[in-house]
Amino acid sequence: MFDILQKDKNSRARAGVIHTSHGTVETPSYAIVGTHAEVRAISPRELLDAKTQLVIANTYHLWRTLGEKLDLFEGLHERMKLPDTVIMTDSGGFQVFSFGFGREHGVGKVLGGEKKKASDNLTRITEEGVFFTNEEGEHFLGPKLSMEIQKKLGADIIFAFDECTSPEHDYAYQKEALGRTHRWANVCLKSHEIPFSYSRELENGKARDEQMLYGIVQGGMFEDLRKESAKYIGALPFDGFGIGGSFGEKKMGEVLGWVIPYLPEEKPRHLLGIGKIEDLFLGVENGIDTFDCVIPTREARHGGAWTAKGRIDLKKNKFKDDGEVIENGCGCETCTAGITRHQLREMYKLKDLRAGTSVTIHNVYFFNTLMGRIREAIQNGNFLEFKDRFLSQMR
RNA sequence: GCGCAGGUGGCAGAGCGGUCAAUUGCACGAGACUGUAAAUCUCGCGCCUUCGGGCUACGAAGGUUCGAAUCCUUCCCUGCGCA
Repeated sequence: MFDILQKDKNSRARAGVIHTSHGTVETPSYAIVGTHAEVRAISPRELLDAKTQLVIANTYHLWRTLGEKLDLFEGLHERMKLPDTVIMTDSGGFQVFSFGFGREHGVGKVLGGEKKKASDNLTRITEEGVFFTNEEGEHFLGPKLSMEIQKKLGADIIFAFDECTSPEHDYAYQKEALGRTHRWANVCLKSHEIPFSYSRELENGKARDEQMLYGIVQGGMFEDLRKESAKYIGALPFDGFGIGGSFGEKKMGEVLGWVIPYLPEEKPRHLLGIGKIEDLFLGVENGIDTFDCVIPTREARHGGAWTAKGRIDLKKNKFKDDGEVIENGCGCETCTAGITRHQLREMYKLKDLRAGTSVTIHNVYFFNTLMGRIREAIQNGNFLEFKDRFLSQMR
């Protein structure tokens, strides 16, 4: 269930609350990524101390890892030791891209970065779903199975299985893939209505926990396809909506502008896989309620720490004698403990995993706190001023 | 003192007549990272360059050869063994 508390007068931004069986999320909010049912490098305690309200795990990876054990899975809240935290699962639709055309085209979902070397496409996409190839052979994941797995995983918010496309796909392909994603959306909805058959819960005689199902809008960077998709998906009885697929670095705002007006105002909207600071402001301004992105956690392990002035790379020589904490005045455990930049640099150099832990704690806190300030600004009616002020202080 | 094994770019360690400014790893430096095959990956790493190339280099000095890090001689140094 989603309540909107405040709408911004000068933009599409809104502040709200998502209620689930395992707690609430204040929106706008940032989902911290815990692909394999754990947020890398930090403990559940540290995750919560860093003000996390929302976490996202991954259907494809858990399915591959758990295998047979999926039927005995205790549920994500128990597994992740987060009984009162809202958890999402991505459907596996992103892996269609990351194992498929993402490799073949050597690109990420946001066009504009560095291109990698092209490699083998490990997917084969059919009308019913997708064949993924790995060392063990070929395995099939489609909308129906994704829904079944997500029910067993037991997240509060689950996503329809979609085909995430590459930013390099042309119009014809995007259109073709969009048709599939739309047909799969219906399969997902239908599957979601079927009574939950998770044996453990039936034995206990408990009603299954509510799962909100989000549909996903695709369409690449093409205006008519994006609008068509938003119209189509937006009209289906989903509990919320994800906006997925490929973006141009400079086109994200434009794409959101095409899509959002067709999505029901009263339902929550999630921007899939997006999470740089500028993108968060852009998303919120255009009416996005939740985000998820690996940036805070992945970059922390690679040396990147976020501050109000932007990202700093703690591995760099210039921090060799820097006795400051990552960010002065920051309330995260790492900064309040007084761990300095040069100490962190030293830890990275020594491959001491505590560097990644310390900086993950900081980054997660940073992004969660930023979302808190955005919510506050919306509530106070000065979101756009806050946005301008915040972005102008970044280098 | 004798015998043996060695001395290669910041380090370790390949190469053993031309395709060697020299494999590789580490260290170092720069850059990536947006629904996590990522605690990962890419690039650079003698000096100079108009990016074609030029110069100085494999302990030192001589020599053989069209050509030497690679072969020979002497010297210096290191490790191990024997005295």
